[in-house]
Amino acid sequence: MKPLPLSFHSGDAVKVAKSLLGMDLVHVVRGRARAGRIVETEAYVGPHDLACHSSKGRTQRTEVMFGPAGHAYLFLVYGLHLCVNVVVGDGAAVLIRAIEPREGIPEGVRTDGPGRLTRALGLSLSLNALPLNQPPLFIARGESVTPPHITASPRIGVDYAGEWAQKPFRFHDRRSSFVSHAGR
DNA sequence: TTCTTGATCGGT
DNA sequence: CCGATCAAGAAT
Repeated sequence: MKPLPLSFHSGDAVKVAKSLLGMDLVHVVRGRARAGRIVETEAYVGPHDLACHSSKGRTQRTEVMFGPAGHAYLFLVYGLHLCVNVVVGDGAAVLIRAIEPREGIPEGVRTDGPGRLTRALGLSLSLNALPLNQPPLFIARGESVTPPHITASPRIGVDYAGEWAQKPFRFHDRRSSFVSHAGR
């Protein structure tokens, strides 16, 4: 399970969002890996994207989104749920919305949904801004040989973003049954 | 300093 | 449909 180089995550957010499908997200806790295959992502394309947090400008929270590609951007929504993103660069990032359990996740624990997968992997806000090319948190090429069948649709929960809410920036592997419920 | 608002989820 | 629950940003 070898981490992808940081350069894998740089470039166009839509492209990175698609290419992350099929990759493994890995969290190492006390020497044990918890991992899942990424099956659903959303692209937040930059400061001009009104659904993107960086559209509020550079703040303490969004600073990491303007940093180098391949770093983690984690934030708390609704005071309850953590979301993980891969920074693409220039204020853009890719939200990971669902994974298929691969290793170290107990049977029956749900991983379909941004808040559920972060809980299943045991992520915390302290992982914010860490590079995703080494433990404790990294992304590796998935072992699956079969490529994902990619379907695009509008992003979820961003109705406030006007016309940006309609853009087909959500991507999922339609072969997977672990895609988040909203909009399957 | 206080006020408002969520890139959600689980239970009615 | 509704309420939980809290960090960050905006307003004061």
